[in-house]
Amino acid sequence: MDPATKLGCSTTLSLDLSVGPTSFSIVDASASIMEEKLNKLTEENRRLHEMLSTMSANYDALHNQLLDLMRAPPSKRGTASPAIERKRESPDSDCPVDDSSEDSYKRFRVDSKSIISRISFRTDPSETSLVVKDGYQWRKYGQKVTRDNPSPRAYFRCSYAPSCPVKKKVQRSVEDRSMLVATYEGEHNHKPPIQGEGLGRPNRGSASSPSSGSLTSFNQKMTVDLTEERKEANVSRRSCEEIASPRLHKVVAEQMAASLVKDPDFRASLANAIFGRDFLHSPAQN
DNA sequence: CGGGTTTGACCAGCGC
DNA sequence: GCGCTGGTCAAACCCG
Ligand SMILES: [Zn+2]
Repeated sequence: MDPATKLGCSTTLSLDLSVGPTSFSIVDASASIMEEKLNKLTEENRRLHEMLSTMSANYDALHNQLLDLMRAPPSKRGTASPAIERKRESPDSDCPVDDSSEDSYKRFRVDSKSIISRISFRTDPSETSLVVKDGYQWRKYGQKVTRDNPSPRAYFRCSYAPSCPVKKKVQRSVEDRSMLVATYEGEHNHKPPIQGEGLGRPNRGSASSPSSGSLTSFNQKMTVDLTEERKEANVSRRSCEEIASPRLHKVVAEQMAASLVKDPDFRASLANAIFGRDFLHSPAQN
């Protein structure tokens, strides 16, 4: 694939050179700009590579955790499996074998309480326990210490009024202090307030701005990806791995989105890359 | 002064 | 009924 890339690059260069003879200075400036862009893109590529490495490590850790959880017998959930908690479950369904297979599922609470997704971030042990900037604005409303985990658990709620009932709990991992486990409940019904909108010119008069639209669609797609998860605890262990793959994909996507949103340089580069050339060419025409 | 964080109090399940 | 524990409330406090 390297030759192909080189070929494409050289083709582009030759194309630019062909335009050269008409006005040399413009080509020179264009080449300089292009080189600068190339440098920026290279830097960005390196950063993305680093992010990918981090995400890969995170994925590996999650996968290990998942395998461990699947191996652990569901009956004992003492200190062996501190990370998982099935959240509230129907209180009587813990021992269905006890009284035959009676139809005592009357109090089967509607399992569509909310979508619960648990993702884990890798952050520094210093700037954690603060508002985790994942693209949304959160308001902390509580903090408790749990018994199994010495580190406290923070309770957050979406800053948007009761219109958005999304909540999340953030707690460090038991042993790895650099891991934050965030449990999201619900789904946002509004656009993420991308704070620090330092983009040079979001849009002027146009119906849709390129950068904003792109980011929005990306986030929405990411949100839609985690539809409703009502997988009960009775899931077979064999199929557990199967359903794990798409979910972990979602995890990776969310982490990538969070990382990208957190990085202001990336937004600047993205904006520059998306309509930077357009900006450069528009005034020339006018 | 408005909004967010802190932090102790309060409450609801749940096991014994 | 009682104590434990997770989840929430809200008053106090902090900060721009
Ligand atoms: Zn929200």
